[in-house]
Amino acid sequence: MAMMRQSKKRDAMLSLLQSVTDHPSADRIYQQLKPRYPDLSLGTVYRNLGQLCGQGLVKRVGTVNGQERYDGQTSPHSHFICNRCGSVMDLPRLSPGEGCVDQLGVQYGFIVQDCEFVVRGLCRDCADRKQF
Amino acid sequence: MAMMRQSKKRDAMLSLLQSVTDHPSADRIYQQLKPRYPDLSLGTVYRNLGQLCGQGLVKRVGTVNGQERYDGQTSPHSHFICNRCGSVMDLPRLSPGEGCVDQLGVQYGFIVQDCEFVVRGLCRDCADRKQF
DNA sequence: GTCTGTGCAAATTGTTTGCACGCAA
DNA sequence: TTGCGTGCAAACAATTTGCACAGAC
Repeated sequence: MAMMRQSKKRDAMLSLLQSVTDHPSADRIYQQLKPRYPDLSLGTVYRNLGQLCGQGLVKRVGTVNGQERYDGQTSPHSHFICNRCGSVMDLPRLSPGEGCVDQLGVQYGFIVQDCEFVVRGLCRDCADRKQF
Repeated sequence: MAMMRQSKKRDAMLSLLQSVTDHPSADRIYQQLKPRYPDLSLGTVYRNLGQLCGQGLVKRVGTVNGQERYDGQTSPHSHFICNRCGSVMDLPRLSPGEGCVDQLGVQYGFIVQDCEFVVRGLCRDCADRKQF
């Protein structure tokens, strides 16, 4: 891939993603940066997210309510996703026994590039709000 | 929710999903059943998938290349997703230490409803095909 | 000057929905 | 007879893309 030039808007997207612990969607990133960059467009947000993911600077967390969520923290950790409000929260790294995943590669002939543990349920706020 | 009546097409969808180890998308299910049910429509496939998921008879595996994938096997297990061809394969159950997830509920105030370990990389075929 | 970045709007595509009719109970 | 199930087509919504111009190197 050709070298990536510097861009104010892409830089702003990256630092936003790195400074934040919710895991914003493309549209949310757009909304947050729009005030400071009034001519920002959603297409640019998507294009830059694609590039940042390609560089490994940002990770796709998964689709929540039809929208992909992005994470600027690339060190390995797990996620909790609330089934009710859709919020995504960081969890400490959770993994099955060490070497267990590498063994899968050998056993099935896979090349393992990434793995993640995902927990779903109700976040604290939604749990409080719901009666049982 | 109101009681679900019997329906030939929904039954066929469920047994297809239960008899198959790939994890088909809505469209793939549609394609597979169309020959036997020529008047089947994609809207019906989506509606029935929604109901079957609601009943817990089918599970959403996640979005791969923009399409949700479905699994008719509901006993707990993990998945491998190929980053290249998008195929989804079953893995044995993988989980962090017992009780570890329950502990999260206490620690963060979450109600844990579900959890899954996902591995990504290249499947055997794609690994063979790719040169390094 | 060359080639990447961007705004804008149109196009694409997976999924949902409204409506009238068919069919199960 | 009641009301869920379905085909059909339109509606929706997230994302991608083509094009002409602006900006980085």
